[in-house]
Amino acid sequence: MATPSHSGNAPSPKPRVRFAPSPTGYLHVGGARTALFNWLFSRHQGGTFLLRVEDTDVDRNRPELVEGILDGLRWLGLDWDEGPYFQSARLPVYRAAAEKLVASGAAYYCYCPPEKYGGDDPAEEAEPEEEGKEPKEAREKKGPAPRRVIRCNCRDGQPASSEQAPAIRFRVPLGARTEFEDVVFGARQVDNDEIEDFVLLRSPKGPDGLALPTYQLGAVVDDIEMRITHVIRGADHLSNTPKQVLLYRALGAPPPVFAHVPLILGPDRTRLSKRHGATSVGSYAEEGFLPEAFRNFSALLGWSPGDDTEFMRTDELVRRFTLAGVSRTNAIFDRAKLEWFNTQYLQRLPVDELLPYVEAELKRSRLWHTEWANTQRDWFRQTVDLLRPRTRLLRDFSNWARAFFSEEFAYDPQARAKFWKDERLPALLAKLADGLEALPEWSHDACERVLRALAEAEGVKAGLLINAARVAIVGQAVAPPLFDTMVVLGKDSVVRRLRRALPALRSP
RNA sequence: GGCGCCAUGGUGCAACGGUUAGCACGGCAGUCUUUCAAGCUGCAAAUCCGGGUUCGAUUCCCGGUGGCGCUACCA
Repeated sequence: MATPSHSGNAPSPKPRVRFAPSPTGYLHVGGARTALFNWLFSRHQGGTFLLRVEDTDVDRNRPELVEGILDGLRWLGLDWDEGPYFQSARLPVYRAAAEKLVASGAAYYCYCPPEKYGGDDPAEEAEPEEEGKEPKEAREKKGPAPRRVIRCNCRDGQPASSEQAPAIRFRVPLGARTEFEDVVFGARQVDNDEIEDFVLLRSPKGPDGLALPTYQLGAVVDDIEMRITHVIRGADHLSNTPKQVLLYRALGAPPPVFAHVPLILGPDRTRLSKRHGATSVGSYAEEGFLPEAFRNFSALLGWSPGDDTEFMRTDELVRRFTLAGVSRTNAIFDRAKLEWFNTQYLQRLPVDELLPYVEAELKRSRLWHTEWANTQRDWFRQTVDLLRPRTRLLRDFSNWARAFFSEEFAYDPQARAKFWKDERLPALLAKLADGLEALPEWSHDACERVLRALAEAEGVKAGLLINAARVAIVGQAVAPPLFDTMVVLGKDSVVRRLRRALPALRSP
């Protein structure tokens, strides 16, 4: 018999990772980026990506938000292989685990009222000497009052005032250290004495006496049961990881690989929140960002492929993503760069990939005509292709480019002010309309010949006519080249629009 | 307050003991032009501070400072 091979030789199983949001808000960009990393990792490794809804906080939980979070993930194209599992449906599992830990001595019942645990800090008790000595802001930044005691008497089997429903706390093994390896942050170790006896199971509330697990218990029990191999999550959980490692041990399960990813901050370097404006991925979808552009952009927040490549379509992201490329530094969310990515995708994507998004945008703004999807598909493609070099967001197709999809549009006041100044214009544009109407064939060059001939005959610069005509035809100063625009709009529409503009042209 | 993490232009990332410290966004200027973008060219802009280690530190160590995180019967 050969000696057992070293475990290093064993083929590593396909990784299983998860994204575990709480339905206490929308899917924000930080959560989305965490989900993206999990997804990229699982796809790169050919593993499994599962979803778990951590909805154990009955007070903050809002079930109606779950669908919005899932929508956000779908919009981003982050498809999951299992779930979503709901922790609220698994409450007995956590209670059983907690009681098992009590039975084994790894946990104990705690009868302390929640607010008393930890005790008060005498230093903080005293009123601040000299009002205003310390700037208010500095005071607020200190956060919650410091805790002095991290052990209570219940730990040693203090007589239970048994009328009170107890919580279950973890009995942190004193006098030892807990170590673990984080793929991103390296080897970590902490003195157990610094870890409080954290709550596993909250004391039952209400007549039904439901005992809810805390995050620590729920996450660990589920990660064990769901055979999670890699926990990829925000670095805000780094400090809590030792507790979970302790839990894994007590539960007799090997800890997974941990990979904590840096946080995403707002422009003011504080954690992203509502204050920073748009922070939900849904708001970016509504604003007209392309999911793939958003994906590309957020993948680069706290990760890099190791070289200077930035524009990476999803397949390339999947191919190049490794945890080794994850950085340890918090990143600031830079909207300007996100917009740049969006313009890149708007311009570089094969047109046909873009059409469904433009269609959705036009439907949203009620400008869509179904013929464009079938009999006039070529026209639609050509128009989108003409427009897209000047678009930054999908919204642009129904905003400034509205006149390409509707006869109802307004003349932009600034465009009028800039290009309709010359008082010869009404007469000139009337002649232009006549000339164009007389054209036997409608083409870019034919239109251009008519306009330039007219300009020469009238002794004006072609630019005068071009710019004025553009405003008359599409209502905007910013638009694609005029003769391409004319071709796409068609002769009837162009002539009609030129003539329709004449009254407005005469009045100031 | 305690414990911890992090630190390259304004922003996102490269350089993982030896480079004129690189790329991109943003900014500025020029160019192109039919408006506006895009594109192209160029410019300004960074190794937080102080000590070590080393022939040599952006890089390794220590201290400081700053930012962030955790310190809940939230997740």
